[in-house]
Amino acid sequence: MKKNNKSITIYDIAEELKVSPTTVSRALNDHQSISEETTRSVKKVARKMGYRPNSVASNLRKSKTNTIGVIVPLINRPFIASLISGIEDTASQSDYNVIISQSYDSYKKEVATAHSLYSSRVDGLIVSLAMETRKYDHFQAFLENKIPLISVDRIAPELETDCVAIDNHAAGFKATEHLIAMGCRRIAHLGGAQHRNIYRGRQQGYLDALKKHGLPIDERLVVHSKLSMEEGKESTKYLLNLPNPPDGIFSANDSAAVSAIQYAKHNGWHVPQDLAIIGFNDDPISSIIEPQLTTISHPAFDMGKIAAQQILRYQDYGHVVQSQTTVLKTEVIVRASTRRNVTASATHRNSA
Amino acid sequence: MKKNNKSITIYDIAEELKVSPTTVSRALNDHQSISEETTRSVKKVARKMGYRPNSVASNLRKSKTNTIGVIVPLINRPFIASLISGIEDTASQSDYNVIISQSYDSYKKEVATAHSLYSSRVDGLIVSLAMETRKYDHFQAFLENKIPLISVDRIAPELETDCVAIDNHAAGFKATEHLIAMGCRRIAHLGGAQHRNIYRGRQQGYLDALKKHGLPIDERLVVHSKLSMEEGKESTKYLLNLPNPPDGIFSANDSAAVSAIQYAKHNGWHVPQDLAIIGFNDDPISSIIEPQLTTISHPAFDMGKIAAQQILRYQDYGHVVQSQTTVLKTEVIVRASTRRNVTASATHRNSA
DNA sequence: TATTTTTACGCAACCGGTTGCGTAATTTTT
DNA sequence: AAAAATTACGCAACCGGTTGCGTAAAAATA
Repeated sequence: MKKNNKSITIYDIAEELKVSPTTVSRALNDHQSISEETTRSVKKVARKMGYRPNSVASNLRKSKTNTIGVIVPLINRPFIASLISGIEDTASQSDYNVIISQSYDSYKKEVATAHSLYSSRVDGLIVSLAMETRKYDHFQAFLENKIPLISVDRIAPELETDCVAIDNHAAGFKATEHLIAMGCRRIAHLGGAQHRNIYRGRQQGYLDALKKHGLPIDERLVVHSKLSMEEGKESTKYLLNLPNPPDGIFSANDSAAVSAIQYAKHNGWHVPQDLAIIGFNDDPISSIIEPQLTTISHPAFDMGKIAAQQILRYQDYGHVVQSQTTVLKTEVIVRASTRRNVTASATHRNSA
Repeated sequence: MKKNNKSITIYDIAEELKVSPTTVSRALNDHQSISEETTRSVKKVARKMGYRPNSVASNLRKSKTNTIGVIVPLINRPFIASLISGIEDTASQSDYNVIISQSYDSYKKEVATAHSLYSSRVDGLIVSLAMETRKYDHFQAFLENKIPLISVDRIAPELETDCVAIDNHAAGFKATEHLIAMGCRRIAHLGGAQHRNIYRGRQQGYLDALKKHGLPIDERLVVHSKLSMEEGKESTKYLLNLPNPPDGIFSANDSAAVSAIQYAKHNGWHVPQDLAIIGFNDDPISSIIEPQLTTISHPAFDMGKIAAQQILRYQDYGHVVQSQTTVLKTEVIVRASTRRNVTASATHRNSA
């Protein structure tokens, strides 16, 4: 009946029923050329024997794994978690599996992971680039072999793939204009590494908003870091100790913004009266901090869905050369950290 | 040179070099029986041709995937993310891959995922059970085929595996004693489903601490929910509107505890003077809420490492029948949400 | 120089499903 | 009743590496 230590195969079922492995395989897959009766009995015996398909074998033969690979910097971020949920939601509806790997924002890890996922022959790859990454050769195998590759959120022009992202420039612009509308005239920016599109875009939006409104650009008010809690605190400390400190801060993420609020409050600044602060991402912490943080919201779940749909589309129709970019909307979520009395003239709706 | 559309295989390399595929395979794996010269030239040609190993084929032949499967309720939780980091950290050191899947706390998803991971022939499985799960047959295939299976944090006695967990009873006991030490005499508990060990243990610890200190047990003060933010708020609303409301709350997680603080503050209660609150997990939000939340810390990263080490150990020596449980220490992290003046007699160190 | 050992490699089976093609048996058509 | 079509299944190759066993050539030993 059941072999010594090895798991049950279709050969075991075939032997039991005195049919060929071919028939068993077809019966289990509801192939039309197998009679209903045979199909029923095969399935019955399979269940009785505790048969579990070996998808390694199946994948090899079919050269198809029904798997989407995902590389993200870190899963422990609300934005990323929502993104993944979106991917899984779409994938599971089409019976695709999702393999999630973290690059931990390390280039080396990203390279290793990309190679590993290629070796696993995933049917598509969705990637949000690591902070460190500046070369993109590790994705070459996917491109050469026409395996659908989609960049999400953290994208790079050097990597010629379909993209799903937000308009970071517009979002940075909106955020800054919001601070201006709230009466800020000396606005600082907590930014990230400028080789990463999301931070470059946000900062450019910030600069362009200042320009548009005729506000001077002061380079001392632009601080770059990894935007961790710790660095957010240090940056804020630096800013508030300037001879001419800012009256508003636009942070490129929520962690640093929350730290800014904490540091400011702790040192006697009133938020938003003395210092208005706006973040980015709409993480849960933004509505826990006091005052609650005004921020920019991402449609993370939708980004995941769209990216996965793109992959699935290519499964059926093959990869198209022309790469397309989907740009999703962001929104200013106004909360207490920027809500303050302003002169009538400074009040105006921020445009789309 | 390179075939039409298909990816390069060892056969292509073999043909190019006029050697056998066997030699190529061995050379690529640094097999001793291949001359250094041949090895070098094989690797050189492999690189030049852009060869990428097909691990699907390799896995099939070797009946080994070098992969650890992980099933968790939801990756978007600080505790889980740390757990996974611990697993990946250990796994990657031994060249193992990690496949992460989410059950979304759904029994159905957990079953599907377990089957899928078994079909993928992972070399081991680490699972933290879904909230809904009450049957464990979906892990039978792993047990029968001696594939190492480790339960982490959310474990079940019905599932006879190695376990890595904390002593939830002791932690709940400590948490409650801490509130008592802070002068609370009417302590409520925000608990979770009692069929899940972590919530049952914490609640039992709570009850036993009350008993030990001669405090009456009032069933109206024990509220069960899924401990989401929303439910935490509802539960707190109910508690604070009781004719005889509590003066302390022990919440089985931080989300609900944070909601409790928010609701209490919003309704004119002073935390911790009127109401002391202690949470569980030491999530980042616990140090952002004001007052900062006293909570119980988990060694999540270590739990992941230990679980992965256990899996790796079995790879070399085979699965042992005797299942062992590793119990890790927890700690009370005292912050402002419980720090209040108490009478001298009530002050005492909480024991280990 | 003859014999033994070592080196370096190839043959062919194998891992466990999948699939194009062929065919005996049964059913339908004329 | 003979011919054509359909049904239900098996054969054998295949996916791409891996591995036990065998062996010719080179090196070491006698």
